[in-house]
Amino acid sequence: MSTAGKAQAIGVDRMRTSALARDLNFLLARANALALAAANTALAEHGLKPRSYSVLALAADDVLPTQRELAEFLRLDPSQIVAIVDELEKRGLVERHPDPSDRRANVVVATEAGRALFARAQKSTRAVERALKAAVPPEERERLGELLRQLAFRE
Amino acid sequence: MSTAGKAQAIGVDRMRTSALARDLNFLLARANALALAAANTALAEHGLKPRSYSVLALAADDVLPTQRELAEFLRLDPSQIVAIVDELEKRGLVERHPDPSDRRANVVVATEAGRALFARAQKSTRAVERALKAAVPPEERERLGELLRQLAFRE
DNA sequence: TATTGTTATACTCTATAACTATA
DNA sequence: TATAGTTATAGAGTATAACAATA
Repeated sequence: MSTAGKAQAIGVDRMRTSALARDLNFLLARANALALAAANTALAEHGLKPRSYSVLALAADDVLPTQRELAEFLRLDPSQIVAIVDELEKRGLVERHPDPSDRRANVVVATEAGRALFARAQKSTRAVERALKAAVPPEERERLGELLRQLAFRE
Repeated sequence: MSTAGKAQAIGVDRMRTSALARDLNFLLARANALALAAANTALAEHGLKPRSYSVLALAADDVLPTQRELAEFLRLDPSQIVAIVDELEKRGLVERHPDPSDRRANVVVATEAGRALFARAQKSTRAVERALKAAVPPEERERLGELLRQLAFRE
C-alpha cells in the first residue's frame, strides 16, 4: 500500500530536499516571509510597516505618484492606499497635493519631517538587506537583484 | 523648499527607476505577490490554496512530517497547521498517523486520493512556474532557483 | 460614461494565550 | 518541567461594492 504503514517522523532538514523545496513559488514565499519578518522588526522602531515605508519612500524620492499609481505599483487596492496615506498625513510625514492636470487626483509628497524619518528608516532597512544578502556569495548579489527585478516587473 | 511646489503626477513607469525598485525586500514582496496571485488562480480549480498545497505536497512526497515540523518549515503557527490538516483530512486527502516514537505527535500522510489530486495540482503549479520563469533568460533560471534557495534557507 | 478617491463591510490571515496529553 | 497538538479569540490584512467629484 502506498500510505506508509509505520509513519515515523523525520527532521525538518529532510524537508529541504523535498520536491516542494525546489518549487519557485514556495521559495519566493519563504524568502519573502523571512525578509518581511526582519523588515517589520527594523521598521517598527520608526513607527512604520513595509507598506507605509514603501509609500513614504516613493513620496520622499520625489516620484510624485498619485494614489492610484501607488496602488498599481505596490499591488494594493486603492482603498488601502487611502488608509496608509491618511496615517502618514496625520503624522505630518506626507501631504496630499492636488494634481493640477487632474483635479480628481492627489499627488503624495513627503514633508521635511517625512524625508528625515525616511532617511533614518532607510538605514535600518539597508542593514536588514545586507543581512539577507549575506546568504549569497558577494559576486552573485548583483545578479540576484537583477533576476528578481525581472520577475517582479515582468508584464 | 523641498516639497515640490507644483505636484504633477508621473506615470507608473517612472516608479521603476526609483530607489524603492532597487530594494531587495520590495522586489521579493512584489515578485511573491505576482507568483501568489497566479498560484491562487491555478490551485483554486483543485480546491487548494498555496498553504494546503504545500502541506499536501510534503505529505504526498512521503516526507512524513509531524505537524510541528510542517509549522516550522512552512513558517506558520502550529495552530494554523491544525486547520489546514483538518480540512485536507475531511476531504480524504491526508491522514494523521500516530508517530510510534512520540505518541504526542501526528505524522501527516497522503491518501491515494490525496496523491492523485496532488499530481493534478502539481501540473497546474508547474505551468504557473514556467510562465513566471519566462521573464528571465533560460540560461539564468537554474541560478535564480539556487540563489532563492540560499535566501530562503539561510539560518 | 469612465475614473479618482473615499467609505463601509465582510472575509481571510495572523498572532496569542490557554488547555490536554504525553514526554 | 517541557513539548505536540488543539481550541478560542482578537487583531491585522485583504477584497468588494457603492458613492461623490471630476474627467
